Formats: sequence, C-alpha cells, structure tokens
Amino acid sequence: MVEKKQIRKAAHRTGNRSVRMRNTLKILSAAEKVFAEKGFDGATTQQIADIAKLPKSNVHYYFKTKRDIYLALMQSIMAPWLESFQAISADDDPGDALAGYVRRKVMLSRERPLASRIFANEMIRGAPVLSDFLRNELRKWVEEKAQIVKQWSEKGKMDDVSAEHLFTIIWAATQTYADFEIQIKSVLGRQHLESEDYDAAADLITRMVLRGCGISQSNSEQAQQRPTTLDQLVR
Amino acid sequence: MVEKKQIRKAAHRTGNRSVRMRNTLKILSAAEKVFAEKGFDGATTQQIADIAKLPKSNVHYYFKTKRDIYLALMQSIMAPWLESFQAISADDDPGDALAGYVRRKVMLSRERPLASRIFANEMIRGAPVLSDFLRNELRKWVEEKAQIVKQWSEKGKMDDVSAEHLFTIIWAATQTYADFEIQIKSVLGRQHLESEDYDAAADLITRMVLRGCGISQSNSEQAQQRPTTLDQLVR
DNA sequence: TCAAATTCTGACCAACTGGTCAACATGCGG
DNA sequence: CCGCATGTTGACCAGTTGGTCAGAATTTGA
Repeated sequence: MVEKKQIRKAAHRTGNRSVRMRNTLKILSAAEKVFAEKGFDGATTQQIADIAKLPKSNVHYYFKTKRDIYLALMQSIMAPWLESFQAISADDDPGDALAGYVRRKVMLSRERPLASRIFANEMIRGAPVLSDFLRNELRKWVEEKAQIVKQWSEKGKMDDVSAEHLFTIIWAATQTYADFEIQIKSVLGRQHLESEDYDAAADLITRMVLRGCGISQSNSEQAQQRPTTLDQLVR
Repeated sequence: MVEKKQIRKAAHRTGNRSVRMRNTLKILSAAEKVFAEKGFDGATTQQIADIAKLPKSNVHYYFKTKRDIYLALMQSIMAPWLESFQAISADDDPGDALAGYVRRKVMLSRERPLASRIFANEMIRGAPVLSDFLRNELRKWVEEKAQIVKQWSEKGKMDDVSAEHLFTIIWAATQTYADFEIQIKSVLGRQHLESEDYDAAADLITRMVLRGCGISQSNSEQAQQRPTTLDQLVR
C-alpha cells in the first residue's frame, strides 16, 4: 500500500521531481543566502521570494511563516553536521581520527559556507532554535568523545586533554574559514580562497591539534572533493 | 586657546560629564546589545531607544541614522582590538609573545563578548563597514607579524608556519568563547562560564599554538582580571 | 535676568513588514 | 470531457520600520 501511494505520487512529478519538491528547494536555497547574510530578524520573506523568483504569496503557500522556512532550512543544514559527527571511534588511531575529522570539517566549510554562517548566526543569537540540540545531541556526542579521548590517553596514545575544549577549538578553527571568509581573503590578499588555502588550513589545524594532544604526526594525508550546495540540488 | 575651549566645555558638564556624553554612551551601550543579538539589519532603533530608556526621537537627535550608531559603536569596539594588536615584536621570545597574545584575546572574549559578536556579525555579512580595515590595517599588521615569524623561524626558535593561517586560527579559537558561548556552556554543562573555563581555554589554545609552531612550552603563565563593559562607563 | 544654544519629544510620514485570502490557473485520473 | 486536488497570485491588512520636524523645555554664559 505504501508502495502504491509512492507510485501514484511519482506519477504527479515532472521530470521525476514534483513541483512541490522543486519549489521547496528553490525557497530553501534562496532562504539560505538571505538568512546567512542578514540573520533571522534581518531576513525578509520578500527578499527570499525575489531570489527564489516566486511571488511572496507563493512562498507562504509552501511555508506558513518565516520561522517555518528557517526551521526547515536548519534541518537541512544540520544533516551533514550530524554526519561528520559519526566518525571517531575508540578503535581508531587518534591521529588518523582527529586529522580526518579536521579535514572533513574544513571541507564542509568550503562546500557549504552559507550553512556554516547560518549556524554561527544561530549561536550568536543565543540558539533560540537549536538550544535543545545543543543540550542533548551535541552534549551527548561530546561526552562520548570525551570517554574515547580518556581511553586513548590512558593507553598512552595521547595527552589527557579536555575533549570539550578540544572540540570547541576544532570547530572554531575549521568553521572560521566559512564564517570569516572575507577576513581571511583580506589577510591572504586573495580574491577567492583556493584548494591550496583550505589544504594549508587543514594541515596547520591538524598539526596544532595533534601536537597539542601529544600525538606524533599522522602519516595518512589526502584531500577530497565533493561539492554540494542547495543550488545544485535545484539545478 | 584649545585649553580655553576645553575649560569652557568642562563648565557645561554635570557631574564632570556632559549630557551629550552620557546619553551617547547610553545609546551605544544599548546598541551594543541589540546589534550583537540581532545583527545590523535585524536591529531596530526603537529597541535601542527602549533599552537606553530614551524616546526614539532623542536617539535620532544624537545619531542621525541607524548606520551612524553602528559606525560609532564599531569604532569603540575596534579600539581594544587594535590595542591587543601592538604586542608581539621581533625581540620577544616567541613562546611568551604568543602565549600572552592568546591569553589577552581570551580575556577580551570574556570581558567584551558583545563586541566580539558584533564583529562576527560584521564579518559574516561580508564586512560592508570594515572592508577597508581588513584590507589595510589588518593585512598590514599580519604582514608585519609574518616577517617576525619568519625571523623567529630563521633563528631556529620555531617552525616555519604561515602567519596568516596561524593568526586566523588563534582569532577563531579565542573569539569562539564569546561568539559561541551558548554552545560551549551547553557542552560543558554549565550555566555560566567561570574563570577556570577561560583559563582552561587559554591554556589549551596556547599549548596547541606553541606545539603547533614547534615552540617548547613557555614558563610564564598568569591570569588577569580587568572587566570593562560599556555599561560600566555609563554607570 | 535674559537671549541664545542645547536638549527633548510627541506627532507624523512613506515605505515596508509578515501574513491572509479569495479568486483563479493548471494538470491529473477517470 | 469533467471534477477535484494542487498550485498560483494580486490585492489587501494591521503593525512596524527608519527617519523628520516643529515646538516645547532646559541649560548655558554674560
């Protein structure tokens, strides 16, 4: 039955993608830009509608309120964040695990800078929407990782550092390449940040993290490429 | 003559502080809170007026436009920033210089978190107001420090690291304790961040920076206390 | 004391805000 | 072809926005 329903729904689609889906993505993609630059209070539904190339009333047909757009967007933003969470298990080599995590976070800053900025705005505002996430999921995750760090340090694989502060610093150092991109471009004297810049960032952060934790330099180093923006999902 | 003018001006004051000065500070103090939480576009002059406990039209008597408030505020914010800039000369011991700089930046995040958040908002927006500052003063400062770092590394006092990325990471790691305070409080399971938290942060960041630069741990460690908010200037 | 400068403020304005709604268009299955 | 669900939209609304202004209150120096 569920299958039948899905088939019928599929029939409604144009080019294998329903109008609803396409417009929803258009709106979220536009909202991503506006919320990232203006923050929640500064963003206007009119501007979102303009960028999405839809009448404002059409935007309100898909999302009742501005807050609903923001909530939906926040969900789509947190998904990759939570993904990058998984990694780092007790069996891993701490050097490899941390180096990989740093590199993944830097690449996420490169691929989805707008998402990072919206998250930053949400934190600066005092996390009115994400406070539950912070107190539950995030805190639980850090507690788990703190235990792993403890195990690693007990085995003499690394120093006994505060996992809470360690990850705080890793997040700050990696996300700054999205949030403060303009400052970094100015300081580097560049018009755009290139692959080499992100690699240099990941390398230095990794070095600081590993040495700061008393871990001898890891040997596995490799860059990835996987661009994904909401824009590309809209086509 | 200049002296005479100053004396006459002083006579205008009430309690050794002119009405103009006092109200200007009241407005800037209120604006600091609103701009920090809402960003430039989200902030309203009405809310600033309410917090300052002045009629909106009185606010506009001192500052013609919202942008003027923002500009004046930005100037008062950048002053301590530029102060903490000085330090770090070629004669210094790199370990002491960097450790001191990190500690000063962390304390600044503690003492003026709102200022840090406004700066962060400005960067996220693409620095419409501070782009000149970034391209000129900031870049020049980093170039100078890059030369110092070079000298240090040539003398074998530290590794040859990119000063641009190094300071980018230091800024990110230290300012995150102001900008992302709520995230850090959630992760640490605290209601408020205490002295010990900022000390732990400064210690870990310092350790990561020094070891990341190949500098043996410094010996001079000391905490400071010097709270300064716009609020206190208003009385 | 008094005229001038400064400070204060309610009333007001055009533009815009988030959001509603009724009428209309479209595309589908049958 | 019809009837219905889905999608579209301009007109509209009350409240808010940044900002102006005329006139009143006050503080000033002499």
